Amino acid sequence: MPELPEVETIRRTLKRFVEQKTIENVDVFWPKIIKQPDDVEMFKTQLIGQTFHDIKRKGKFLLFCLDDYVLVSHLRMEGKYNVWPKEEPRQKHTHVVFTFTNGEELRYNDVRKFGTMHLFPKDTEFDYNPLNKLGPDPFDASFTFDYFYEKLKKTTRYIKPALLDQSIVTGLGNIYVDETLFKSRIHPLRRAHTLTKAEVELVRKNTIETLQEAVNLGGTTIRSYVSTDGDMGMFQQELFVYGQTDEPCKICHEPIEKLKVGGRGTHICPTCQKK
DNA sequence: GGAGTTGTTGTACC
DNA sequence: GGGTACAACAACTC
Repeated sequence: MPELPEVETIRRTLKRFVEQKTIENVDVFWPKIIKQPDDVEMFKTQLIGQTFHDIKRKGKFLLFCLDDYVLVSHLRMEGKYNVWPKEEPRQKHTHVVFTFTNGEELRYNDVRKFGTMHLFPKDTEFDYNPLNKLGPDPFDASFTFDYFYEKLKKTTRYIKPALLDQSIVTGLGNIYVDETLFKSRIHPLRRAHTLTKAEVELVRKNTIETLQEAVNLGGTTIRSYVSTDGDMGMFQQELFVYGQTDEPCKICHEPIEKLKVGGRGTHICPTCQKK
């Protein structure tokens, strides 16, 4: 379940494998993954002959930078990339294959097929869905206290769904929202606009800090999720609340509770996070 | 067979 | 009409 730290880990790993590689052919076995352009044949035509120059990231999106196009990729639940020699048998859930002129292939695998790809002419990618409505990346300088406070001040929603809203800040998913709120000792059912300035700054600081620690550890490995080169992320050892239901809180030893907030499973320590 | 998973879309409501 | 809440949806595993 890649959130920002997992996507960043994938970006760093994958970059080395694709840079300066030229696409000779593209195979799409599950066309629904390709959202832009409408026509999958057009998608292939535009990509063939293009060379990878960089991989960037915004929130949970990977941006593959080519000569004339940018491929915007969201992994959703279980999307994975890997690079193999083309002789290597493809996996059962390989849905998109970019064959390089050097005989290797970049493969997109996705058991649930929830992932999406959008191809845009270079420098137009931020003008369209899905990137045009995104808020700042938490590591971006524009994720300031003033910005964040204003955004939270004018929403009456609970703080948890507000943090999951990618138009406020982009990159947080269920794991890191629960961890950030725990770290900030704020209950997920607090209304966003009731947070004090000090609390907003605390949440902002802890958002950045939690994500940075997770990036440093290569992300979180849960269930079968393994990053591009097979390395396991290690952040799961640092989790205080996510997936820790009934386990003693690492701070106060009270059992961690699970509740539902905005339709999402939510983990809290009832003692550390008072309403 | 229902819950869970992400983010988008549609609908209802105030 | 904007903000909010909720359900449905994509597809699959457990």
